Amino acid sequence: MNSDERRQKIIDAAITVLLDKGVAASRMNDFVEASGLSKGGVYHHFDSKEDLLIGVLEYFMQEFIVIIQLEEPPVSSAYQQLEQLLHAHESMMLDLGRYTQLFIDFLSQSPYLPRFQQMIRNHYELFHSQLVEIIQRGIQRQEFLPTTNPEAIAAGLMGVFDGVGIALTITQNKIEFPHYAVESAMAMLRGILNDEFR
Amino acid sequence: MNSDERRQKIIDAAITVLLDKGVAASRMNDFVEASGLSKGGVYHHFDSKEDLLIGVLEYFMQEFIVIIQLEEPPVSSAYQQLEQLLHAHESMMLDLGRYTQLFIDFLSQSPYLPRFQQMIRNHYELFHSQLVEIIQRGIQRQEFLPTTNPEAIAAGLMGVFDGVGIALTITQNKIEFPHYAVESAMAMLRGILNDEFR
Amino acid sequence: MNSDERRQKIIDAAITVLLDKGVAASRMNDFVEASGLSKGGVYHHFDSKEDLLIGVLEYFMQEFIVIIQLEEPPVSSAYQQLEQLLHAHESMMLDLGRYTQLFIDFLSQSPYLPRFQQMIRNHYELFHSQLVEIIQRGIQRQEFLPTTNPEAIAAGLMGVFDGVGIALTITQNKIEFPHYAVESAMAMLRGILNDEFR
Amino acid sequence: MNSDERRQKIIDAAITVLLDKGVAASRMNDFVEASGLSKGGVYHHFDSKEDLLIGVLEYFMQEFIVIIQLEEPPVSSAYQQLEQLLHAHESMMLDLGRYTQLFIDFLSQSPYLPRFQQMIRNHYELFHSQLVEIIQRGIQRQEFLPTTNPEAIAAGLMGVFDGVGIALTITQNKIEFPHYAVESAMAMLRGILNDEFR
DNA sequence: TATGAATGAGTTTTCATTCAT
DNA sequence: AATGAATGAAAACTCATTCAT
Repeated sequence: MNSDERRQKIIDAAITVLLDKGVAASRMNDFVEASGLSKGGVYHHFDSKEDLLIGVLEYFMQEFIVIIQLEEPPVSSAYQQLEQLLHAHESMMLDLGRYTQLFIDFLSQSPYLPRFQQMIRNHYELFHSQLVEIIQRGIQRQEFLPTTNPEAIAAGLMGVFDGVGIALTITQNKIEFPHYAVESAMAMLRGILNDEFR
Repeated sequence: MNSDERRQKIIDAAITVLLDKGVAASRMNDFVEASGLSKGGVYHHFDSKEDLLIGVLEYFMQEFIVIIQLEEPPVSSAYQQLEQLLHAHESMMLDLGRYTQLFIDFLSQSPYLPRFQQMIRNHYELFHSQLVEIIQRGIQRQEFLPTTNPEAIAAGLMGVFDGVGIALTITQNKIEFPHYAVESAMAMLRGILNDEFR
Repeated sequence: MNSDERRQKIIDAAITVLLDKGVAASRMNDFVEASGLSKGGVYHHFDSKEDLLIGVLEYFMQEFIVIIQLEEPPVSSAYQQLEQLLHAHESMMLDLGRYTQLFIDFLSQSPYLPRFQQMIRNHYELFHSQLVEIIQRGIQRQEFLPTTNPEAIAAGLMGVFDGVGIALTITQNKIEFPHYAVESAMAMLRGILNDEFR
Repeated sequence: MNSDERRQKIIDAAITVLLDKGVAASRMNDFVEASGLSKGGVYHHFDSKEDLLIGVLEYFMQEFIVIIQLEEPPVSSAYQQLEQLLHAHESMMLDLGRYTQLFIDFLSQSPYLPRFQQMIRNHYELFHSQLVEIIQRGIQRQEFLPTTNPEAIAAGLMGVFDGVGIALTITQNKIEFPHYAVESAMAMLRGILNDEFR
């Protein structure tokens, strides 16, 4: 097993620990045990605990980005493009549903870990600006009402998914919630549709 | 100062610490110093750090509940009632905006602290069921489309606020976001309005 | 309730705590709670925790002494006198069996609490010298073998009771043990009897 | 130094502390200092103070068992076998005399520490049943009176040693006491001897 | 590369005692 | 006499990190 593979093994092991105990309660020892390596072994691959967590976060973001970017190039209709994006997001939630808690955890830690902060902010702003762009195109194409505030709707769409992700960690009604996110996001989109498109 | 007053003083002091450092980075010592009491003094009122955090959370929820319940009795229009609720929620976000990170922190800890979990779950479910009820009334009054899924829209409305709250901790565009939450929530409501009410 | 009565109430309450938790694990708070008074109330009657424990110990010793001294004046036969003493001791064990653990506890603490040490030593030596005297009388009266070492047998008789008391706290066969103590102590006495008295 | 050796070194160091200060007054810090390691170093080998104390107790019992089991296989005479056992016990008391207080301490803690309780109980019952067996053999061989209660005498013999051990911690007459234990235990045995064997 | 014993500053918690009321 | 909030030194334990092997 080469160094990169070993690194990934450690990250995988760390994720199982993080899912089980949460970021705040996970100890370096837990990662070490789960990895099957020794303490020194893990430290050989990651200089510190924060480094390992960054590794996990990077792996997540990259997985997430892959999913989002699997989308085909802009279709003509902004509405349809958004609809596709939302469904892609739903699939991801269903696949990675267990990971929502982890996202929240990282988020919660981020104000005190500048490197987290920056990564998450970049990621958020990238996604937000993509959505803004699509919505603006929809307004130009007169699919959406001219009074639409693209920034607000973009924030709202992202919020629905993040917020429902949170709800997912609170209630036990796990199965329905990803679909609720799409359903209410779709309602939001209908709410900005020009009458002729309804 | 009687015991209840002292308890509240300690909670108040703890909140200033938590807002400054976050849950994960706050030490019992910090709470002690902020309270102006001695270590034993704080422990006299709270059996453990977790106990104090529960106290803070309880205080939050109760403050929050008060705000929600200040709402006047159901007006005839479900749409208008929801609109009022959303605006109340926005005000709260503006007032308590500094507390959002703290909410997220608590949320993040909740899966591993059963007492948190239960409190937050109760709170979530109470709010969710109130929203469902109003939406159902709207459907009966034919304000809302008969195809509307009240559970989904309720989850979506809550999600928008929670999700935008999260965004608030990520980006620096703090001022606009609470309004974005209302704006996109209103779009969602318009998306379920019967045509004759638009 | 006058001061002495209150003092005794506190001691009684302390005993129930000590029996439940043991000396080492009993806290001043436990005594306070059990007493029904406040912290200051207890401290008004006892200057310190050690003082209260001394109070308990004094009460015990005095109870114990009373039992021992209930014995009638020396009968002619040393053997019979010892037999009576042993039976009295057995009754006490049956009555105060639950207290054996407490004795051991105090004993265990005694090397580090000079005042305990002295009280227990005095008590032990008093009892030991009484036994030595009786045994010596038995030797003079030729009831006991002239080779008998009174010091050793006195230590042995006391040891049987203390040792069986210990066993009582270890095993669960609680009922038989006090009788075992008498039975084996009687065997010891028979072992020093002159043949003509057997 | 491997892990087992280090563990034993820590136990040895702890014993010197315990002998000096007693169980109740010994602090983890004392064990740490005596061990020459750091706090974390000791905790690496023992999960808690209780764990370390259990380690000490285990070591004791095992040392003790070794001594008992050094005995040669049953000689024909039950009386002589018991006599040998008592003398072995006496030697142990002389060798380990300093440890008696420690035994009492452990005993004193045992009702509140289930793991202690169980170890001590097992040990007691093992020793007791061995004695019962030998005494029963003596009855069958008509060395001992047929009216002898083996359970009682076994409890008595053990009691003498435990009880005299206690006395040892109370008085200062340290040198004589182990011999007193044998002497009075021998008297007890003579007390159950059949006349023809006296 | 890998091991795992060891470090030690930092953290939570305890608890006998005091003292203003 | 009695209250109980408050003290603060001391206790147990944690855990990211280092380093000799």
